[in-house]
Amino acid sequence: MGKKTSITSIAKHLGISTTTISFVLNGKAQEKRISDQLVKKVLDYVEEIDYKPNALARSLRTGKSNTIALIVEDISFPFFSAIAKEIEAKAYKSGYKIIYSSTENDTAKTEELIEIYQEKHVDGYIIVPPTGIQAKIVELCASGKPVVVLDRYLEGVQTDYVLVNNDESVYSATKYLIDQGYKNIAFITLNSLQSQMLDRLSGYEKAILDNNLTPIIQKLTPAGRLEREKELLSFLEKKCSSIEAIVFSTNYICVGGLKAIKQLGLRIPEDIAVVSFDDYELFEMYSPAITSIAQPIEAISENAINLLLSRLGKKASEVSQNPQKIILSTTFVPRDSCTK
Amino acid sequence: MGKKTSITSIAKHLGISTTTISFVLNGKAQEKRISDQLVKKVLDYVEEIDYKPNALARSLRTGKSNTIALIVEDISFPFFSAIAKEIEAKAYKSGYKIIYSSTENDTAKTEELIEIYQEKHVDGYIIVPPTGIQAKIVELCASGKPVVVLDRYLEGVQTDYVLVNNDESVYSATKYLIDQGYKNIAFITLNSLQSQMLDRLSGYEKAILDNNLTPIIQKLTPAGRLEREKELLSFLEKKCSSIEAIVFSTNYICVGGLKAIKQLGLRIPEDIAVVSFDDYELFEMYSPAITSIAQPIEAISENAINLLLSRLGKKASEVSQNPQKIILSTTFVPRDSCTK
DNA sequence: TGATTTTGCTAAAACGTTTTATATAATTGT
DNA sequence: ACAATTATATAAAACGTTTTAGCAAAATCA
Repeated sequence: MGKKTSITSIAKHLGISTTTISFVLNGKAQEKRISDQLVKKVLDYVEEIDYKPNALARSLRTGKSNTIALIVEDISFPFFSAIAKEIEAKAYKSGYKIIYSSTENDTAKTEELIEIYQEKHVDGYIIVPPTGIQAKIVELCASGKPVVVLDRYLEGVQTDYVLVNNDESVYSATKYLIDQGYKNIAFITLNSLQSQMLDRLSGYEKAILDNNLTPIIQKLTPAGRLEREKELLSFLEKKCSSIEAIVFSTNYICVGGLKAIKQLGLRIPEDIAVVSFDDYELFEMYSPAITSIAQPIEAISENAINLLLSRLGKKASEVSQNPQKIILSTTFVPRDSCTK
Repeated sequence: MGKKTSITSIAKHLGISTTTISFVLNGKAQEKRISDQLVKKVLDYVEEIDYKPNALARSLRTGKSNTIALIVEDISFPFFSAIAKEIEAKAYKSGYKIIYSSTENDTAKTEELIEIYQEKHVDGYIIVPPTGIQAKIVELCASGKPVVVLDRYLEGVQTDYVLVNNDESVYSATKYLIDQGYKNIAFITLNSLQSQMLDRLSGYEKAILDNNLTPIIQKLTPAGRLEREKELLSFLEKKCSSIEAIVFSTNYICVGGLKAIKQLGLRIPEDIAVVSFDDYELFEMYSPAITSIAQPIEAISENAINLLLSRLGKKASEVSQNPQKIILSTTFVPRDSCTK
């Protein structure tokens, strides 16, 4: 009751050295030739007093914290929370804990977060980066800790990536609409420089131009849901008569679009067809069900954590060697929202 | 480049003691009467080499890790990820980081998680407990770290709670259906001993009995979404002719129910009315929109983290004093799924 | 038997901080 | 001018591990 249990107090009580205890507890008894009886003595006592080593002290000494930082845009977005769950589960099995935060695409906040994680000597990073964070990430990579970037590509940052083929996905979804006979197809996205958004846009543009159609592009203000929904409503109000179909660059914009469409009394797909990037349970259940481009959440998570874990096993010098760029395929999920 | 920067290397370089540097860096220069020029010298150099203190060493010495453990049922559930976001944001402002995990209602896994967090010397806990974890939580509380329990009540565990008035909420929602003229009202829940589920059930039962109606209760297998949906379908198939309305004990069961209702070709609310506990974006957008009992996510999160932060400021002896039981009210959100 | 190797264990340094107790110099009071 | 106080800075212990280097006893070898 008096003194806290520690390897030192155990050593004192058993009349042996801390070294021995440490060896036993770390499974090095064999290797270090600790006699079986002493091993038993230690293990029995440790069991008896229910001793738990102090992970902080261990981390300080070893330089490993067994913690991975997960930095996403917003943990409350289904896409990210689903990834968070998968990653946590896999990390847990390898003895790693996850410490997370939401950037809300705020670069300054993200930089600060990274600094805090560095101070905590986190072993590795899985990051969904906001724009403008390149320099900080380069610096982070240089620190020797493995970094896996998710969802977005950062020009000039040499590290592991797990991405999806955004442009191709949107190209073929747009092509699908064209093949269905739609001609006036709009693309609604965020006014953002994030690579995944640009790629989706460019996929749309290519498909439109390849088929001699006219692009109709609307870029919404990124911050503020209410503001976005207002913009959406006024855009649709003005353009709905001339637009036959819409491709939304992400699911939450699509949700706003659906609200606007309902409010304006438009019918899907008769008045307007709809496709969304990033699937969502809502889309499956909606009437009519909304066609979408589903991201392989499990594969993304699995690749990210596997990549990180494999780097974690390596020497610091090999951590940044041969960076991988894994590009996964999406799944087009045709539903009722765009059948002529 | 050679040696890592540490307070010691700085001390050596500046020809002063580590004590001084520590005082300066911790804002104790005034209190400890470090001369202004020396303070400047330290700060300038620290800035120059961009020194970051080692949080592990600090935590080891101080016993504070500035980390809070968030243990929820499943971080990918919208309810929990929304809470996670709020909690993280507030904790961040107070200098705390969040380390999370999903229990999946697995008691053994949860016990193990708690042990790992104890080893990491986490400063406090916010827990959504699975059943059977009482003893472990009592033990955890006894360790002197503050513990806030969320969403569920644990008999015999003296600690802070943040809950909602489950029984009253379901009572009045059921009463609402009765007032609308519905008589054969079913309650579909999980076969679970979790307090929030039991309370919701008892709210339903009270309302039914108070109005001289006959309870119709269906308990589904907790684990396995597919299995649950199959059970739901077969239940509805058998009973749909005799049931006029259903109250679902939680949103994901309701989603399963909606699928089954659709599959059976039943109309809402004409053939069957629906109310769900726990609101969901899908419910607002569904056709018809689904009436629900919305939990005050922000208030839950805020109360939980505030409670924890206030305890964190206190001495270990006061941590468990005067435990709070905060019971928040839900909001009934009437929509089109139950208007006769 | 004496030299060598193997076995079994440990002393002590190191990880990078914070904090207590204390030393010295400068200032003030009388 | 001497004591008492205040200002400034530091030495050293402590937090609880891991790990390197090494010691003594026992076993093996020649």
